[in-house]
Amino acid sequence: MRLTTKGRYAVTAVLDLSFHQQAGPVSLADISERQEISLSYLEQLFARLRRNGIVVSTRGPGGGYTLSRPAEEISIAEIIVAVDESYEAANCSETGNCNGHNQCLTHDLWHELSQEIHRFLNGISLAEIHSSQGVAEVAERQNSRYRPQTGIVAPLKKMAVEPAD
Amino acid sequence: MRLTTKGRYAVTAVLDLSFHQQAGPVSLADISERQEISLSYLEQLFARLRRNGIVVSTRGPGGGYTLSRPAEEISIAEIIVAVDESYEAANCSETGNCNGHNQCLTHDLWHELSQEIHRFLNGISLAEIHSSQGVAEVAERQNSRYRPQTGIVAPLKKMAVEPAD
DNA sequence: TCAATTCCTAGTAAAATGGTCAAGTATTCG
DNA sequence: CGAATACTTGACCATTTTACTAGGAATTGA
Repeated sequence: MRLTTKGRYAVTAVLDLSFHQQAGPVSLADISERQEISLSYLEQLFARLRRNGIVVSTRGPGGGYTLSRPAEEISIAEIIVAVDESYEAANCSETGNCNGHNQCLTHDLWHELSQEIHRFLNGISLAEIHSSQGVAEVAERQNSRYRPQTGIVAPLKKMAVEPAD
Repeated sequence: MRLTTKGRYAVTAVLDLSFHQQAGPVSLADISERQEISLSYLEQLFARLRRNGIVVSTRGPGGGYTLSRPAEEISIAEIIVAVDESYEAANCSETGNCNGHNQCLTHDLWHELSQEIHRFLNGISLAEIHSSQGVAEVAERQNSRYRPQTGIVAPLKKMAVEPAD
């Protein structure tokens, strides 16, 4: 599992979608304007999100995208993985310099780590972020074009992790 | 916090170092050969690792690198951050498209997430990986040039995370 | 039919990644 | 001292990824 800006864009966009879909499908043009992500980039991202069953599309006028499931059932991990595609098996074990002999000290480590992070992000649903205090404030700001208060945000609640001491 | 192959390379290299330093400083040439990472790329990585106080260098014949501290006190997060450098503040809040008005829905989310992952990786020390069953096996294989068993590895112990349900 | 919208393909500039090359500087063994 | 070893620095490069542009096709509501 990689963590890059691409996944971040995707999460932003889907989160925006989850905030606005109650009034029907949300067009990418709207998301593009609100989040300042280029339309065509959104098209790329949403093509993958659609192929991965995270969103469904409605064509024609008034069309757009809708979450395929309730926000409670969509995790951050899912979104990031959908948008990244490839890579998972590409780095080791099959291709590359690690196929069959003494290589790749951290192969297993990385795999475990990757899974752990995946598990972590899988435990956070869109709905949880949606209901997070700070995000809601920002979202409202984006609706009503207010000036921001510089206040910092309440941390997400469900994200507590027991650090190994 | 980003997770890319660069950080992975760095962790691999430092882990290799931790396995071999008891006989004195380890040269990058050795690590390069064992881990099949190009010498010059290692030089880049170790320059940053040194600047960040993770390793110390010894010059002259028989020189090389050594961990600056016991492996118990070096976390995976530290290594990855050292090698990544930049980025932390670069994406939002100061530069970019998010400076002062209604932008960046996931800014706070990402920050929290990032910190959470950081906290997680910070809870895993080199020493823990060192003593992890599977990694030790692979390391031994790399020393003695055995053929690998395809067996999968015991998961790291301290990495348990309470998934938000 | 018309316009809104998704869908698809192709291309592309800029950045990041992963790595090479070359010319150093320090250190220390002999 | 001299040479070998090893780190240091900086320029450079190929490839991939990122983020975006352009253009058009398909679909559908009004």
